[in-house]
Amino acid sequence: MSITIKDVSKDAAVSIKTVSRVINNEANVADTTKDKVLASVKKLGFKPNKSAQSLRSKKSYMLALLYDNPNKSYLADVQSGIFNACKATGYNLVIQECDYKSIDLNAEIVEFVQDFKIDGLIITPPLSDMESFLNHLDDSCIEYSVIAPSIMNPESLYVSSNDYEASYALTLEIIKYGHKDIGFIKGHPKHSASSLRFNGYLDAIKNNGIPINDSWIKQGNFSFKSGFNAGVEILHSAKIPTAIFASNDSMAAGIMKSAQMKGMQIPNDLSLVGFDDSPIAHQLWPALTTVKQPVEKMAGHAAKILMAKFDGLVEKTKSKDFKSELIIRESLKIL
Amino acid sequence: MSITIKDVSKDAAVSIKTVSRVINNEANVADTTKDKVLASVKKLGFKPNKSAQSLRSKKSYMLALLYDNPNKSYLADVQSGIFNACKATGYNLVIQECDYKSIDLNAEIVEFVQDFKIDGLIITPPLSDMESFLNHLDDSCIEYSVIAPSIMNPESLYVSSNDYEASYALTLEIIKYGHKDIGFIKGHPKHSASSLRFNGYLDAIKNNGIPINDSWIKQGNFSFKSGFNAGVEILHSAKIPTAIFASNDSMAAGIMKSAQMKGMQIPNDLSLVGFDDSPIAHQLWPALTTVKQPVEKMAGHAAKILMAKFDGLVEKTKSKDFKSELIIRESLKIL
DNA sequence: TATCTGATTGATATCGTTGTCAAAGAACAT
DNA sequence: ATGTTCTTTGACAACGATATCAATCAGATA
Repeated sequence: MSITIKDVSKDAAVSIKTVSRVINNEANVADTTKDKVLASVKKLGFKPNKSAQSLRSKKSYMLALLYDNPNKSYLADVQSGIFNACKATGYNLVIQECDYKSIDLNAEIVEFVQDFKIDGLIITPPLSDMESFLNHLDDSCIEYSVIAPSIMNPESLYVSSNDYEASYALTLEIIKYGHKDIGFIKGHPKHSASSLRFNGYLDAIKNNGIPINDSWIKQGNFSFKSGFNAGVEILHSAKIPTAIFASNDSMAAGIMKSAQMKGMQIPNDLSLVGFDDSPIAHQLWPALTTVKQPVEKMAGHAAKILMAKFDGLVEKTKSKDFKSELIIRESLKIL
Repeated sequence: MSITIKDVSKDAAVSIKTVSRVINNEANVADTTKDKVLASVKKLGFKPNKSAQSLRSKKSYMLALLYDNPNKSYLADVQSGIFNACKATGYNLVIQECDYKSIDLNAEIVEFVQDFKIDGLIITPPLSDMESFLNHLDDSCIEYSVIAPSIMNPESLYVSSNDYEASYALTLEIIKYGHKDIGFIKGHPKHSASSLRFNGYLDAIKNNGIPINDSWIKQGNFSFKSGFNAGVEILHSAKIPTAIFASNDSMAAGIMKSAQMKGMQIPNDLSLVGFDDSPIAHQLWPALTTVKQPVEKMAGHAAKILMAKFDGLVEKTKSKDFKSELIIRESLKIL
C-alpha cells in the first residue's frame, strides 16, 4: 500500500541499505548511485516510515516544549515559533506542562523523556532558571535548549534577549518624559528576566541621581492579579508616584484597572509602562508603552539549534541574543 | 537497556504473545495468567515501546488538533483540554495550523494525516463548519471529532455548546436591565457560532417586541480590531444604542476602547456585553458581562470520544452538548 | 471411551527501517 | 603480479511490538 524503502531499492536496482544511506545523507555513496536513488525516491514519492526509523535508530523525531507558565499569549508565541522550525525539518512537537515546584520534577521529566523517547527539550522560564534541574538533565544525558536562561553557559544551547538593556532604556525614556517618582512592580521571583528588568530600572534610576523609594517597589509574579494588588497598595499610600513601570503587560493592565477603579485617569494622573507587548497592551485604552520581544523568533531559534545538534551541526547555528524594541504608546505622558 | 515485552515474558514464564494480549486487554486470557503477567509488568516497570507498536499496528497514537483561529486564549484552552485527555490514555497531541481558505486544504490535510500516520483529527471552527471538507475526510477514511459543528450529525463525533440559548438568555438579561436600543456585533461569518449567537439575540429582541435597528448591527470577525471598527462606526452614528452585545469578548474590548477614546464612560454612557469569558473580560475596567463556555472540557471530551472510537467504545462516551454560564459583571448597567 | 468444541497459549513471521560486517572493486605502492 | 588500503555495496540481523495460525488443554457430547 505505502511505498517502502524496498520498492525504491527495486526501482533503483540497488540494495535497501544503499537507499537508506542516501536518504540519511551518509558518506561514501557514489554520486551516480545517489542520483539514481534520489530519482526513484522522487518518482515513487517515497517517504520514510517514522515509526520504523525511530524503532531502529532510537530517535523519535520529537521535541518537547516544557513549560510552567500560564501566560497564554507567551506560550502561544513560543509554540508557534517552535512549530514553524519543526515543520521544516520533519520533527514533531509535543507539549508538556509541568510544575516547577514539584519535588519530583527531575524524576518526572526524565521519565517523560524516556517513555516517549523525546529527542530533546525546549525549556522556558522559570524552569530555565533552575540550575539543579538543568544539571540533572545533563547528568541524564538529555539534550535541551533553553529560552532566556539566567546563566548563559557558552557550552549549552540557549537563546536570550537583552532584558537588562531594554529595561534600562525604557526607564531612561520615562525619566526623559520628566518623571522622577517612578514605581516598579517586579516579576516572578524565579524568572531571571525579573531581576534583569529590575536591575535595568534600578541602574537607570541611580545613574540619573534619582532617590529610590522602597514603598513604590512591589513584588509581583507576572500575573494580572499580582499587578492589580500591587496597584491597589501603591495607589493607597500617602504619596503616589507619577509613573509605574510594571515588569510585564499583564501586571500593567492590573495596575491600570486598579487606578481606574479609584477614578484615576491614565496617563493624566499616572503614567504606566509594561513589558512584552502582549496583545492586551494595545487593546487597552490608553494603550501601553512597552517593550516588544521577538518571542516567536527566539523560540524558533531555540528549536533550530537543538535539532542542529542532533545532526552534529552545532557550529553553524549557535546560541544567540535577540534584541528587543521600545514601543511608545499613550500610557506614558510628559510630566 | 530498556525493559521489553521479552523480559516480561521471561519473568512471567509465558510467551511474548500472551504478554501482548494482556497489555492490549484482549479477550481469552486466563485470569491467573493475566495476573501473573500484570505482576511482572509492574515489577519490571515495563512500558510498551510506542515506535514498535505503531510500526506493527499501523497506529501512531497521535491525535492532531487542526485549527485556523488566531485567538490565542481559545486555542490554549482547547489544547489544554485535549492534552489532559491524552495524558490519561498515552496518546500524543500534534498541533497543525492550516488555512481554511486554501484551495488545496483537502489534499494537504490528507497528506499530513498519511505522512504522520495520525490516528485522528480534532477539528475546530471554522474548519468544523466546512461540510465539503468533512465529507472529504469521510471519503478518505480519516477519523475525526468536531468542536462546535454547524450540523450535528448524530453519526459523527462532536461536542457543542448551547450558543443560541446562551445568547438568547444574555439578550434577555440586557432587556431586563431596561435596555431597548441594543446593538449587535456579529462574529466571523464562517463560524457557525456566529449565526447561533446572532439568532439568539434576534429572537430575544423580537419576542420582546423591540424593533430592530439595522444600523446598530455590524459584521465583525471575532478580532479586537473588527470590534474596534464596529464600535467607531456605531458610536459616530446619529443615534447610538444604550447597549451593545458583541459576539465575543475581544470585540467587546474593541468597542470599549473605541468608546473610551470618544470620552464615553462604560457603563454609564453605554452598556456592553461580550461572550466567551476570555481573560480580557475581567482584566478590563469595567469588567465585561459575558458568557462562559467550558471550552477546555469540551475539547477534552472531543478527544475522549475520538480515542474511544479507536477502541470501539463509541457507545459509552457519546457526543455531548455542553452548557454555558452567564457571568454578570460591571459593564452592563440598569438603565 | 472417543470425539468434538471452545478457550487458552505459543512459535514464528512480520512491520519498515538502520546497524554490522564482510565482500567486491578501484587505486596505488611495492 | 602481488599486496595494501580505501571506497562502495549488499546480505542479513536487529529493533520491539502485533498478527497468524496451529497446538494444547478443558470440559461437553455422543
